[in-house]
Amino acid sequence: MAQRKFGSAGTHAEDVSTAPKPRVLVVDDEQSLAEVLASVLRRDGWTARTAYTGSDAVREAREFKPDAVVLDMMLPDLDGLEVLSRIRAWDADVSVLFLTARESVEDRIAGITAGGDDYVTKPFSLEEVLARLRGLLRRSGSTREQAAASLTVADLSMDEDAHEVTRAGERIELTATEFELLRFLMRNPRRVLSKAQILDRVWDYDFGGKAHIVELYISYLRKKVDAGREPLIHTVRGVGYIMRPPS
Amino acid sequence: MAQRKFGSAGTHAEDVSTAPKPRVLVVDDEQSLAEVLASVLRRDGWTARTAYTGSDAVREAREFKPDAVVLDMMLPDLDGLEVLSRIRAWDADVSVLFLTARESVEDRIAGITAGGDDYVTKPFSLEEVLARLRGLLRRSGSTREQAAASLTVADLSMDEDAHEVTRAGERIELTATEFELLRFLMRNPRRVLSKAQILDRVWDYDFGGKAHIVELYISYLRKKVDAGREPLIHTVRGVGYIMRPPS
DNA sequence: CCCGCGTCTGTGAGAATGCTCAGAGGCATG
DNA sequence: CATGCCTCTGAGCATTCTCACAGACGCGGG
Repeated sequence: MAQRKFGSAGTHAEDVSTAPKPRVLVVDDEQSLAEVLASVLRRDGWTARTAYTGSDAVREAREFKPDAVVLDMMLPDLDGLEVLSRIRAWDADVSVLFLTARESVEDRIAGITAGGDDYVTKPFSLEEVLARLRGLLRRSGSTREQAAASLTVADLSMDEDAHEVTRAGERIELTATEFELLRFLMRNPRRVLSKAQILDRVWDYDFGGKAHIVELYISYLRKKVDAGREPLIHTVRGVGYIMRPPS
Repeated sequence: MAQRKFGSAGTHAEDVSTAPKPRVLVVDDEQSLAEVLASVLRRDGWTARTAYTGSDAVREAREFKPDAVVLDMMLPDLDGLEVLSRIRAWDADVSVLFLTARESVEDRIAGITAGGDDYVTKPFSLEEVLARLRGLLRRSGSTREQAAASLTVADLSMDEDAHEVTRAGERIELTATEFELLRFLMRNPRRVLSKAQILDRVWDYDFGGKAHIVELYISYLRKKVDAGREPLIHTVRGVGYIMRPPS
């Protein structure tokens, strides 16, 4: 089998061999959330550290020298923007992904994305954070690997930057949720993903619903992606779903 | 019975010599269950300890420094999640396998497996717990030694991640129970397994049925795995079954 | 060579699991 | 403010799986 960009069996680091693992600092006062994020990021190929307060974050950033920072706007001691400016005083090149409450003033955020940074609103899905962070690094880093944001399984391919999916050259229109689900499947080909795993990654972390929703969206995806073609999405009864090219 | 090494026949702990045995802490208020689990885990190559309460678990974890924790969600004193967060505060990298009642799955599991942790619902089969735990360790452990999840006996091979079985390159479709039975056989090749042993490992621990069910599933497996080929599954009359490559 | 016990397998009922439809509510857009 | 798309819930249906029963088969001992 040809080597794939986004490695088989869950290895996501684009260029493990050539470049060192990118470093990310996760800052959130809700410790469990920070740890979960860090843990997921490590599994995605990052070197991750956590901080629970603004001042810790500044200190940690100075020592750890991260390539990117995931930064909660609402911190007990310092404001997120304040933390950012202090970090930037030392390292102007660091990329930042803000975490904000949905109701929070989005006008303050407005100027941020212009600077190249990005944000997601709480509650978010982990896939969302991963995707945004990868996007940030891809854009800002000296990595000019612009073409890297492309996933392929058989004749199905996804351009993450353009948010575009094609099968056999033909364009497929997907809703936001469908797109995220498909991305998660495509990033973990040839590997069974349980409904719980999918739910945890693709849906917001405080989603209260049941795993039934996964079946529903798998059904939507099949209608659009596998319609009348060789199926790529397979059910493993009692276990989960798997994306696998035809053998 | 002859003295056996830990990873007795088939336990693919190839690196027993190089790496130290992984450490696991088993936490369940049902003492007999905790001890059975620990005992089975030890035979599978782990160093295992037990705790029967949440506070004991936290204390034990701090001292024992396990690589993984098997953690009942329902404990007399502390909640499973509470125990986890206290352990994580001390060691953020520990892997956790939750044990939960089937009814409580839907509402509380969301967010749990997100960090890479996993869960099984009670009642479970011991093989299920072993497999999940090995999976956790494989993933979280030394970066990504992903290729390890493959079992082979003669021309029969099983990819545990993809939940896929092939014989001579040809795919074989198995149900969940058939798959677990075959995995148990393949992990213990060249070794007779009694029906009682198989029942204890592959079926849920509170399964009330008779050993006859094992014969039935061996029969299913033979039809799919050995059909018209050199048989790998052999009956040892009056003793049990054995998986053995043709000599 | 025959008998008895252990093993194998066909049949079918009930349960579990997964798929899809229809519709309500929400959010964004014009 | 109205419209339309998206998300999610609930229910019904179809399929598949699990397991019990019971009779057939065959091995090994006498």
